[in-house]
Amino acid sequence: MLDAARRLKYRHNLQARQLRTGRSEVVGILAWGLSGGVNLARYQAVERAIRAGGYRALMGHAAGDEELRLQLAKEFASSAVEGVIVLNTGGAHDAAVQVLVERGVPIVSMEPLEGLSADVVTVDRRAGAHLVTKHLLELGHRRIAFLCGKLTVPANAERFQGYREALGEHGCSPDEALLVRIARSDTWGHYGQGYEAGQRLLAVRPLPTAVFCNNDEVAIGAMRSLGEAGIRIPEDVAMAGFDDAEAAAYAPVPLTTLAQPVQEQAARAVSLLFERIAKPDEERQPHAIRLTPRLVVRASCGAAAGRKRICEH
Amino acid sequence: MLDAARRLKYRHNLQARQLRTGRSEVVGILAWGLSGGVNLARYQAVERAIRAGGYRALMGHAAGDEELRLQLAKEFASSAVEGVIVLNTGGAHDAAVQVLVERGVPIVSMEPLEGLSADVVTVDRRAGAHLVTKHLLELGHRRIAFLCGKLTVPANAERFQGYREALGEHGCSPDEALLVRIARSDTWGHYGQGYEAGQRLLAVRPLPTAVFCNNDEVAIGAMRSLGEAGIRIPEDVAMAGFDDAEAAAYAPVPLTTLAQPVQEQAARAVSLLFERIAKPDEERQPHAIRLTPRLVVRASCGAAAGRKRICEH
DNA sequence: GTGAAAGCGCTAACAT
DNA sequence: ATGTTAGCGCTTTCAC
Repeated sequence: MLDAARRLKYRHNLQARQLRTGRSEVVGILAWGLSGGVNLARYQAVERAIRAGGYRALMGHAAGDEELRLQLAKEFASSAVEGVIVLNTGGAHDAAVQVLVERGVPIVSMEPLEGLSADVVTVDRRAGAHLVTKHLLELGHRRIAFLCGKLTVPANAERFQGYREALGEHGCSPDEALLVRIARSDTWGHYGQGYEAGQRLLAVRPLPTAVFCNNDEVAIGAMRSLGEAGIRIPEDVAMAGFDDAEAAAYAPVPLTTLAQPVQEQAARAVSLLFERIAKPDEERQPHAIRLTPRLVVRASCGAAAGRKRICEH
Repeated sequence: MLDAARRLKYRHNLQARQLRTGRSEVVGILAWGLSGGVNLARYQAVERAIRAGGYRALMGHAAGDEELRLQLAKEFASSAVEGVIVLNTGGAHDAAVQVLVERGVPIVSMEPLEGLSADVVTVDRRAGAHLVTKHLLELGHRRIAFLCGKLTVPANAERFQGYREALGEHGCSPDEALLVRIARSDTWGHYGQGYEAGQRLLAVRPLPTAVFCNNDEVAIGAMRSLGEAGIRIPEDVAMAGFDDAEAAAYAPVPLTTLAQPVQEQAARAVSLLFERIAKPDEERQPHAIRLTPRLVVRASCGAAAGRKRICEH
């Protein structure tokens, strides 16, 4: 019987099964973008966790396109997926996520969400930014610039908050001139944005003695601007990034940064989602898990133990 | 009527439509991995082209797992997609692609395929490797090392071929000691592999005067090994990469490399696939389009026009 | 023009 | 244990 089936090269049809059962065994991943090493790492970790749970992963990659993202969310909601992991956000007012919430699709977000009630498993950017700013302050820096991304993105706003708080605790008044906004650009990636922001930073007088960057790629881009101006790192200016992308250890000067617990974040987000999928009706308070990033000290702030070793393990 | 539908918040069900019509309006993307800037760029370009053609993109990301890749191919074949773009391969003997071909799923590959008859739109790695090796030879280098990936991957084998041919044309006999294999690793990405291979390269005596690397990330990783050994680039050793990833311009020394025509490749691959989908029965000779990469000269080989400018446009 | 009916491939419930 | 049947939501066809 089974044998006959095989001989007739029978293949089961996923959509028919899905139509009949109403279950797709698919989890959607809603991504705003994958540029920057950490986003890719997060995506891969999430995908793996989804597969490990016996589900299939369906990538919804908006690539920075708001309209497309909304479209993808609607497709997800059209019974195509049983739940969604929100990997990334492009801003606080996230219409796509709202659609999912409204239609009762179970979701877990890996970014802070504003004004929406949903499970959230985030990396505490505020704590991370605080950690690294404090590190710089303790090394004696007082004029610490921040190359920051759009503050309407919750993750960026959090970083700014941590930066400002740490400064405040050390009695530093925030200097608006030291806040350099990263220009949004469709033609460059993060490196190019960092390079451009770094050039604007060079116009600030007096020059800051340290620069904290929104992420590692931005930091590496900015390193080049400073390098071209003859500024040495870390002797003249200390630099720090965020994410601990693989590139950070291979930057022109190995970059002090904040490692994100990507694996743990993905595992917890996905298992939380599976819980929600299993008990969709249960009206419980949304979970809000915050994971703390870890400071990784390398040579770029002049505080590295040994300059030669690049990887700590 | 339409109004009533909207008020009853009617949502169409994709799988039901698909079951009925037999058409999914989905194109699958079969990826072996996305690490390395160029793979991500290619993925995004393909995705965009698919959307532009009115189809949806379904990502099948094997993340280096052969079994998973086969599984994904089978899912694609189960009427889930109307065609597949093969973005990436892990080796010459590609069981997953074979499954798709056997079941008559239209495919276009962006990597060379061995022993399978299918449309192919590739970047000519042989020509690229030839170009950059010739460039190094013309700068006077004779001992040119090659940090190469697994030669069972067709793209790598092509690079090796171009490298060897260029050497031969300049009367250089290939030196086995100058061929350093990049170790496969699950724990490192490309940077780490380049770093490790670079360390092994340092044991070669006499040291080569130039190093051509399988890709930009490997080159940047190797730069660090050489840097830690006190070797200056390009004064002591010239370095070249492949891909022109965004990181290449922001390497410790801006990297000479080969830019791949990613956009054009994606556009042509996808439009070829749409042709196949439109006329599935037509028995025509498979197309084989080869696009030539462009040499991008930066400071890492000591031949850059101006060291300050990093982007040529 | 508008409306009814059949059936895509599957599974779950039911009858044997 | 095995076989039969109804129907998931849609589109296509055919009848009105």
